[in-house]
Amino acid sequence: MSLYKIEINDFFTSAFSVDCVIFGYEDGEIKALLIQRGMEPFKHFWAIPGDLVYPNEDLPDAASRILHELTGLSDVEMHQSHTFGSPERHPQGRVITIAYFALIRITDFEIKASSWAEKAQWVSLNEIPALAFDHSTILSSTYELLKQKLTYEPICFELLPERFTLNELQQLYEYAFNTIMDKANFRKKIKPLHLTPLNELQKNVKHRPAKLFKFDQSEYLKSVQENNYQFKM
Amino acid sequence: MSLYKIEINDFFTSAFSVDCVIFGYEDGEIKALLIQRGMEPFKHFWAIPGDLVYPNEDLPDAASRILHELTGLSDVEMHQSHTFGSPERHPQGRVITIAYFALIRITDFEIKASSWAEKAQWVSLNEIPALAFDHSTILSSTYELLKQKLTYEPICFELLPERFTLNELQQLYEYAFNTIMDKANFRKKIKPLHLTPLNELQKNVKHRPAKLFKFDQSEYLKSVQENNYQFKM
DNA sequence: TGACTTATTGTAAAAATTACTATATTTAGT
DNA sequence: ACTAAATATAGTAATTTTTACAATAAGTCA
Repeated sequence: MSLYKIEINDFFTSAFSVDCVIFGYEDGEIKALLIQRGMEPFKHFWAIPGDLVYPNEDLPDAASRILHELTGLSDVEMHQSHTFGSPERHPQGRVITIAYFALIRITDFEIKASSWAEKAQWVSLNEIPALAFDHSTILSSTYELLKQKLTYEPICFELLPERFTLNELQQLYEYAFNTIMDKANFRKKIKPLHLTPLNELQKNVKHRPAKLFKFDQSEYLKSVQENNYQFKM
Repeated sequence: MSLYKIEINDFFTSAFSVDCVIFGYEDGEIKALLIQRGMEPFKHFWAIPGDLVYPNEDLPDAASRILHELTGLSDVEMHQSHTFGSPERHPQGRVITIAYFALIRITDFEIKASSWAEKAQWVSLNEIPALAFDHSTILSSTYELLKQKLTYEPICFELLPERFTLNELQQLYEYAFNTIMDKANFRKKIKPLHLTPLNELQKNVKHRPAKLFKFDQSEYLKSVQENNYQFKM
């Protein structure tokens, strides 16, 4: 990989990276997995995990690689966000970065150490510190994109546990759209998703437990096909 | 700019380009401005206009430059589309391309010759030939994005002549969404846009001429602010 | 068991959308 | 100048969707 070395040494001229915004949902809040950089530039700054793209690596593969290094997760769908390419965005040269985002279940894995990260940590979107490079912009515009997608694609289930209550689902939307919704009307709205009710109830709550549901992706895709259905929140 | 030369000569390793999908509207059809390539690779193939990005050039500026070279137009808003970076997409090396699109009024300018284009021509989206590189994919996914944007942003006016009839506006939507709409109901739907009626009628039609309207962008933005209004087609 | 809390279901009012009708205005032909 | 044809424009009623609110059911905890 000597050609690759040329790109990152002192006289590199241009390179491209991917930055991977990893969203999770915990304690009623959407969070992003941030890392603390272990090297210059912006050493010790918090940042979105990212890396240069290998010479023969496809872009979504690079994003998946970063996710895998931090979380051990594979086979997670990567959504392309925007591309950022201002000539001044990287102090050491011209680096264009393609942002991706992934939605994952926080409880499904352990955060791993990584070569380029001193630390990695979930941070609530309300508490994001100053970030390295233009990562604040990348994060906020990617979150806007996520919110947009939530309105016309049922991707919220990638954030929730596999089995969830209808209230948990509603609370996720309420958080993202910063609104409160009527419980009864919300349930009417998600009727067409045909959520599968399970023979199982919520545990450890000090009131009547709610029924658990799961989302059947293949069932959903079938109804999209057959009924020419378009999800809309 | 010797560093730039290195990138495009025989042993270049990676580079980035922008491809600029230029949409226009004519004879009731949306068209794309395509060029016929004047050099290898894919010499003589039809393609989306594009070019490598200069070392100190921002991405939207590169897209604007391409638009300007072909049309002479400046100050046209550039919308970022997706980024395409498969390692195999360019036969001579690794070239990642960021797609942009612009909406313009076909009648507003003359197509100019250009250094990298033998020919340039408007092509109806129904009649797109095989294109160079992965440009067929770029064009179709960018058109999907345009259609998406048409549903929640009033950008159709960038395609129509400055003064237009309500029927022309409706026909543009009908074409893009491949539906037919009720004339009376369509007019109710666009009421919140506060289109400005002009003291001027359609010319050269052999029936009662329709009134011409124009779209007042600043008026629209004001009502977005004040009434927390969200356009929705 | 009974008080309490939340889940779940139902119903009526309000708003938005849709389908359809009626009228007005201009062109073109006699 | 008058009439027929074509289309612009406006209005109205039926339908559907959304919203607000109320009622009932089913668990927990003391």
